[in-house]
Formats: sequence, C-alpha cells, structure tokens
Amino acid sequence: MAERVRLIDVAREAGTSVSTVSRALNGSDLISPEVVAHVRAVAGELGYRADKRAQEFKLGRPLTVGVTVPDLTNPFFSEVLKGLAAAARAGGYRLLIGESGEDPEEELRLVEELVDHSGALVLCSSRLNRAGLEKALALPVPVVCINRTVKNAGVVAIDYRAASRILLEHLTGLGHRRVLYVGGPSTSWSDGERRRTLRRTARSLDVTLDEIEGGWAGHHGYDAGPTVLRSRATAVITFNDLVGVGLLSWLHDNDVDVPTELSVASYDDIPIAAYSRPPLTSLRNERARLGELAWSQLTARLSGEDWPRPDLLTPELVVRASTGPARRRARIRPS
Amino acid sequence: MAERVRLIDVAREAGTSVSTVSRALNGSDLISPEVVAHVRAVAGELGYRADKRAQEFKLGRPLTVGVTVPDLTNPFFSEVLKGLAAAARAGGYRLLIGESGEDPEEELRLVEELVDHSGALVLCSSRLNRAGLEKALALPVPVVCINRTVKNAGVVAIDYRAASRILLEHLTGLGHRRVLYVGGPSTSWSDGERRRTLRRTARSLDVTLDEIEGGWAGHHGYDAGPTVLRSRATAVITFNDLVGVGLLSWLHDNDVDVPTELSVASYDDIPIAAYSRPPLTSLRNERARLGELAWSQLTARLSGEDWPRPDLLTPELVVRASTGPARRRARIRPS
DNA sequence: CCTACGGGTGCAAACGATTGCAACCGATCG
DNA sequence: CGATCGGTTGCAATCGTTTGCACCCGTAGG
Repeated sequence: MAERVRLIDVAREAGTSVSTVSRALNGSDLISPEVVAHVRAVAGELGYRADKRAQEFKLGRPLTVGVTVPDLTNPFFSEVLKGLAAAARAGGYRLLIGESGEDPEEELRLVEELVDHSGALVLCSSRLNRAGLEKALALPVPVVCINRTVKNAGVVAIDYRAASRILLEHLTGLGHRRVLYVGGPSTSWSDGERRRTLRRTARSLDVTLDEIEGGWAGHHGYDAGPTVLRSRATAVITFNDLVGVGLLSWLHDNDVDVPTELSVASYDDIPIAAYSRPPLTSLRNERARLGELAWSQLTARLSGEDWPRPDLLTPELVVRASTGPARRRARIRPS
Repeated sequence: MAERVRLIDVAREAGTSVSTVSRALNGSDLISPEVVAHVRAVAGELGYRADKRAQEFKLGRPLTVGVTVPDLTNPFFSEVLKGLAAAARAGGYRLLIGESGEDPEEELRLVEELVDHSGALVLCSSRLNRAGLEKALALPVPVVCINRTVKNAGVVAIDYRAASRILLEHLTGLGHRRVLYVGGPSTSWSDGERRRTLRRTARSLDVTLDEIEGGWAGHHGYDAGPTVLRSRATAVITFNDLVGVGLLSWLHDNDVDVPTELSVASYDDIPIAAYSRPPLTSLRNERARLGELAWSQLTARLSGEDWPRPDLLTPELVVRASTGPARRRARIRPS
C-alpha cells in the first residue's frame, strides 16, 4: 500500500509539463519520439497509474455500466453476467453489479443508485413493475433489458415462443396429452412468457395444460411434489432446472418413478441438469451469449445509433432420461 | 433518456449560487431553513442527481471496491459475492466485479485494472501466485483476501483444519479407514489447505488417505469415476459439491450403490447438495458471512485501524444419505 | 537578413462537485 | 452614529486529467 503517483510527479521527474506527459502516455503524435520514450520510462519507474476516476470525470464518457440481477446465486443470472462481464471488459468497460434479491422495490432503488455511477444500465430479468420500468427508462442513460421486452430500450431475450413449442412437441411426441406447468416467481416476466406461450401452444397442439404456482429454487420444486402427484398430468414442465431438480428429488423420495410414471422437463439446462437423477431433459439456452448480445446492443447505442431490433435466442432441447413415453399413471396413492 | 441536470442548473433555477445548492443538499447547517427547502424543492423538480463520478473525484474518497472471483457461476463464489454486495451497499459502497476465469494471469490483469477504479480490493479465492499476490498487496489500496491467508492484508477464511477434522471424524465414526480425496484446481489455495489438513488429520486418526487430481466442476467429478472405482477406499471426499454430485452421477450410471458400496462427502453444502441422489453429506459453511466479514475488515481498515486478526469460520457437517457404514466393497468389476 | 512556416512544447481552461474564506447584511452595543 | 458581531451567502480554489491554443525556436525560402 504505497502512495499514489500523479501526472505532476512524473512531469517533475521527467522535467516536462503535465500536458506533455499526458500526451506522451496517451500516444499523441504531437510529441517527439525521444520525449515519449523518456516519459514512458520515468512513468514506468515511478509506477504511475492514471487515476481513472479523474480520467472518467474529465472525459465525461463513462467507462462503467451498471447491472442488476434478481439473484446472484441463480446460475442463469451468473452465466449471463459472465458473458456480459467478458464483453464489457473486452470493450474497456467495467461492471457495477447490484443484486435486488428478487424485490422490485429494491431493484428500483438499485437502479437509481447505479445510474449515478454508470453510463449505461443493463437490467437482467428485471422484476420492476411497469411504473418502475418507466422510471428507469427515463433516466439519462441507455438501458438494455435482458429477458424482458420493452420499448425504447435494448432488448435481448430467450425466444420463449419457440422454447415452449419445442418442449411441448417433445412431450406430445412421447404421447403426453396432459401437461402440468410448475411456475416461477410472479414478478418474473419470463414466467409470464412461459405461461403465455405454453398456453397458446398447448391449444394448438391439443394438449391440456394445468398450471400451479412455484418459485425459482430447488425447494419450490420439492414443495410442489404433493400437488404434482395429485394432478392428472403425465408430464411436468418446471420453471427452471433448480425447480425441476427439487421436484425430481421429492418424486424419488416418494417412490414415483421418472420417467415411467411421470416425465419432467424444464427450461435453461444449467450444468447440474446433466447430473441429477435421472438427468433432466431441458432446454439449453446460451446464457452467456445473452450477456454478449446485451453488450453489443449497448455499444451500438452508445456510438449514437438507434436501438437495434431485439435479439431473440432460440434454445435447443437436450433430451435426457427424465422424459419418456406417456403411460397410464398409477392413480393417487398415499404418500 | 433525458439530459443530465447539474448543480449549476439547480442554482440558476433556484436563483442562488452552486455552493449554496451544494450545502443545502448536503445538509450543511450554514444555510437558512427556507433556502434549504426551496433548493430541495427545485432540485427535486428538476430531477437533479449528483454526478457521483465528479463527487468521488473531488472528495478523493473512493466509494467503490473492486472484487475478483475465479468464476461467477460457481455457487460458492456467488454467495460470497451476495454477502459482500449486501454489506458494501449498506455501507454506501458499490462493487466493481471482475471474473478471472480461474486464470492467475488474468486475475493479475484484473486486479491492476480494478485498482484504478476502486479504493479497496477484495480478492475472493485468489488464484494469484506468490509474486502476483505481492504485487497486489503493494498497490495503493487496502486488500482483503477471502479464503487465502496472507500477511499485511485482511483475511477471512473457512477453517479448513476444523472442516477436515469434522469430515474425517464423521467417516471414521462410520468405520472408514481408507479415504480418497478428489482434489480441486491446483491454483486454489483452499484445495491446498484441504489436502494439507486432511493429511494431517488422517495421520492422527490413523486413516489412510489417497489423493487424486480433480477440478471444480461437475464433469471433473464424473470423469474421476473410474479412478475412484479402482481405488481401495471405502469413502470419498470431493473438493466441492459440484464435483461430488458429478461423481454420484457416474457412480449411479455404473451401478455403484451409495452409500452401501461407497460413501461420498464433500465441502461447501451448496443448495443442490440436498437434492442430489442420494442427497450429499456436506460441510455447510456460511459463505455469505464470508463476504460480510470481508467487508467489516475493510471498513475497520479504511477507518484507519490496523488489520484485524483473520476471521475463521468453522463449518458444520450436514449428514445426508451419501455417507453410511463402511462395508467390504465388492472388488473391481467391469464397468 | 528577414519572414513565414511548422513541429514540439507548455499554459491555462475545462469537467462537476465541495469547501475555506471573504463579503455582506441587519441588528446590537458602546 | 459607527464599530462589531453572528448568521448567511457567494467567490474562487481545488481534486487529476485532457486538450485548444499560444508560444518558441530552428529551418527554409524569398
């Protein structure tokens, strides 16, 4: 923990003015090569590092983008973050990350706070209500939404219409005619989309779709077990893999064989989906790519263009052992 | 996306000087109550938000702390981050997050970059080598290390000595005398600590300890399957739960019954450990607490004190169905 | 030999906020 | 009635960096 070296220190040591040092270090062609070399040498010797705060301040061009996620520990979000962080870093930007804890009001507070520090905002799976979203979009910075469609902002999302179709067609292909959807958080736009597109597709495929409330974590799936068992569906679609794995765990504990008695499929295909018992059929999506695309929308916008059209990513079904042919299920048994 | 309102705009509108506005907004007692009210009103009306970049620059006191993690998608790190983010936010600080991708050189680059933007650094499970760490500590900001012990820096870590003892005592209590450790990334300090403490404790408990290389992800555990099966150990300890779950999956695929033929236990107890098949015996640690403690060390230091002594967190064993009494295992079978 | 030119350099103004200090005002006191 | 004082307010400097502009000086051309 040493003292901070400033431009003026380098200038003094090199026997020139601060402007010369600044220009030499930034590679301006106004300075003679010898001076550049000398200044560089002195700066290196002194261990000079530009104060980025001052730099950013002076230049006015913010080098930081704020990001909100509902939950840092959800693998979906962390992978989006991973992609976004890599892309932003490659572009010379830093990421200011805030977690809202799935709470819309907290998210709004976060947004207002982040915007003071950042030149752009990325809202990942925003839980904001309409009014909150309006407020966010009125802020003096560009905003990109991941997994939420909005006007006057960048949009990058999973194509849930395609997703739900792929999932349901897989199940109908196995003979299932009655499917139960175990939902996610009600504040989640993507849960709404999953429901909407599932309903619509179910209608067109002549599938009976039931829906129940759920959540986003393993225990939500586990807790949904009894309700699932009571339902007359032969296949279950869960909001995400965490819920799916939780449900599988309950089914195993209660001797319901998967997929013989019940098929389970899910969205996202996070890594553990491959290692659950049985391995979970799931819709793989390129989450890191979501982050990258968000970044490229942002750079386009930052360089003065209009918002590009929304990027929609079509997922790909990974069939594993949790889905199988529909059978007539043994009816309600005592659990 | 509106225009940025500055202090001078508020001043003009309110018919006073910028200094008055600044003082009124910051609650200085030098300003008469009426003026304060008026300025506040005007500021609110205009939607004034202080430019934190300028503020931070002027005040010199950085409100941002940089954090590095090896991998954002690892649940261990994301929970640490969660705790840290919450604590920092409560203290009015923002988190600048960088992911090194488990690469020591990338981490060094990250550190050097983050330090230019931050007033403090938190290295979470740093993969830096000795030289890199020296460099980081020589930077003009305080540094806290999570899960890595270092001199002249804040230290917050899991007490792996206690951890390994608890784990091994659990296994010996079940009659196991030969244990295999499936390791983690070689750059990981915590893997080194786990090995060191396991060896030491094994010796004192008269347990034979074998070790193999592994990694940090599910597939590392899965891939270790054949080697595990060939070993003569009756119990396996894996580097973390992801590896553990991967291994369980391989064992299941290859008809090795857990825990009848082989017991598996692990470190960390991430949420999915409860939902694997069988549920995984694991050492619960308060990861979010690690983040909070890192923050409190930092605040202590930032307020001028010396570094507090290292905080060590003792984990707690959560016994689940993956560990059971040692049996004479059926010997090597064709897989 | 003087002027014009131009490459290289430094001076000083900015960016937006905070803050020490001076200035101002009405009121009080000698 | 003038000096003083306490309470408010504004002026101006400041943080570290970038950058427009003026300046200096050597060289070349008239």
